[in-house]
Amino acid sequence: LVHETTDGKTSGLITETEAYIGIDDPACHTFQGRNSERVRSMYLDGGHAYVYLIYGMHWCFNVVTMDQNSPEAVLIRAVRPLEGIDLMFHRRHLADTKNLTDGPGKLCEAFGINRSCDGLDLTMGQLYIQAAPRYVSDEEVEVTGRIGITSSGDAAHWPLRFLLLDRTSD
DNA sequence: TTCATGATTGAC
DNA sequence: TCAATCATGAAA
Repeated sequence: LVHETTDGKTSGLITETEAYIGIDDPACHTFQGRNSERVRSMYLDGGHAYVYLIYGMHWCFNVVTMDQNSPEAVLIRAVRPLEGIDLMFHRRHLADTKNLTDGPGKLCEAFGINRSCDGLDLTMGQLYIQAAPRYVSDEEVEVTGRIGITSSGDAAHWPLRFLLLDRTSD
């Protein structure tokens, strides 16, 4: 994940994601075809950003994945900081290298992602995602239920959270 | 128009 | 364990 702003460039390796699979997913904002102002960008083609405010104070960054008829997205839940770490510290008001980008709200603050990024085309601009630095096998990815889903029945246990297992290398 | 709540975080 | 804080969605 890369974000280039006037303040500088921040980048990081995406290490945790969750899938939200559209109108049949009770935990998805577009469940049953809901189409409010908030989810407008989820109805864009794949490759656009869906950024929304949660709990009145934290931004969450998603990548829209399908097409205008299938409002689905992937939530970026955590990254491993690579470039612009000083800038991340500054934005997060932290001095400690811990907890910099290990949460969906935290990484948005560290990367300067907010409402102005909602609906952006990730394929041609200052906010984009590059290919992984190397191939990642299935054995390196842990799959679990999604975090923080409390009012969507068994959808909380659907295997839609993906974590890159820790490695001391890269 | 009113009201409860959430794809979270950080402080006790 | 609990408050911060506001757009959304459902109820009225």
